[in-house]
Amino acid sequence: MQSRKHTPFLDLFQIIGLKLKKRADESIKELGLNAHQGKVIEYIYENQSNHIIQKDLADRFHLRGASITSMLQGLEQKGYIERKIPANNERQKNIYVLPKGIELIENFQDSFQMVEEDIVQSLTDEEKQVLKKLLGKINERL
Amino acid sequence: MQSRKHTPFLDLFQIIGLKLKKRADESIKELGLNAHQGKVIEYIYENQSNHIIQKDLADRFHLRGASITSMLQGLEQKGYIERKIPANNERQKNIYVLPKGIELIENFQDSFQMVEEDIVQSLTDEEKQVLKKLLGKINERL
DNA sequence: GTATAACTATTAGATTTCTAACTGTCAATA
DNA sequence: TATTGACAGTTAGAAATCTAATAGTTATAC
Repeated sequence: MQSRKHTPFLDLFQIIGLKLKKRADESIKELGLNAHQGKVIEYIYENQSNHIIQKDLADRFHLRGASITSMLQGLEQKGYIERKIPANNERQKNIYVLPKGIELIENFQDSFQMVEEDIVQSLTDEEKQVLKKLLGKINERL
Repeated sequence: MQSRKHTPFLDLFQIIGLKLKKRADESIKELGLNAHQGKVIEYIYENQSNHIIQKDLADRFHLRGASITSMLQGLEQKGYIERKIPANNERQKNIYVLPKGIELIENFQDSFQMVEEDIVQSLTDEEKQVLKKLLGKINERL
């Protein structure tokens, strides 16, 4: 079976992804949410002026609509966000971060920053530039 | 809030990881398992001569022992693997791939190969070398 | 040699995500 | 304008992972 074990990129992305998820989850665990929820609420905050809807989040984070529903119900119950049906389309729900959520974001951004630095700690500035370019290219085409 | 949105590497790895998971899952869905299970059974096959135990898998794939127990119970029930308590240590269980599992591996390796090629389709050979080196370095230190 | 600690795996129950089926709303077309 | 299809979100139930507690085995220390 000569073809075995020829997916080094798939394997590396899988393992690095798992390590990062573990580390990022750990870093904001004390706030009562996981890294994914943190990234979603951060994204909502940055884009709420564009009146994003749940489907936008599903597309951006590669989750199913049902998963977004479930996650946002949780964040809403905890008082971090609110969902409002816009006047012009009753199918949709626009999502906004509440003050309690903004406070939360400020609390975990430093944690994410530390994970970010862990990732590239062993790279030179030039290597960082190259890597960012290559990852960007891969992400675009994938 | 000038510090916002300064985790490009964390974000890129998260998004690329989600895209790859989705694509790899899709590619072997018809075989009745997900990409993660596929990678685990592949790893068992490559390392069974070293008499690996469940804890080795937990370490390699960054999963909890309980998750490995659950996954292997499923693979065992489907007849893909077997678990044997070694004579010298009754706490442990060595894991081996059964013929039905080997057949399975051969079936999904081509699928994984196609995902692998999707990842680097837009890169030159030189860029692939550079990327592999950088990812390897990150993975080592993380 | 016995008591204690460390190790390996399992179970129970919670959380998160998924698929499939569904409701309600809007758009297209005939 | 009435019907049909597309769209956005929700629900119910399944699957995978997690944490915490537990059982049994082996290693360590006194």
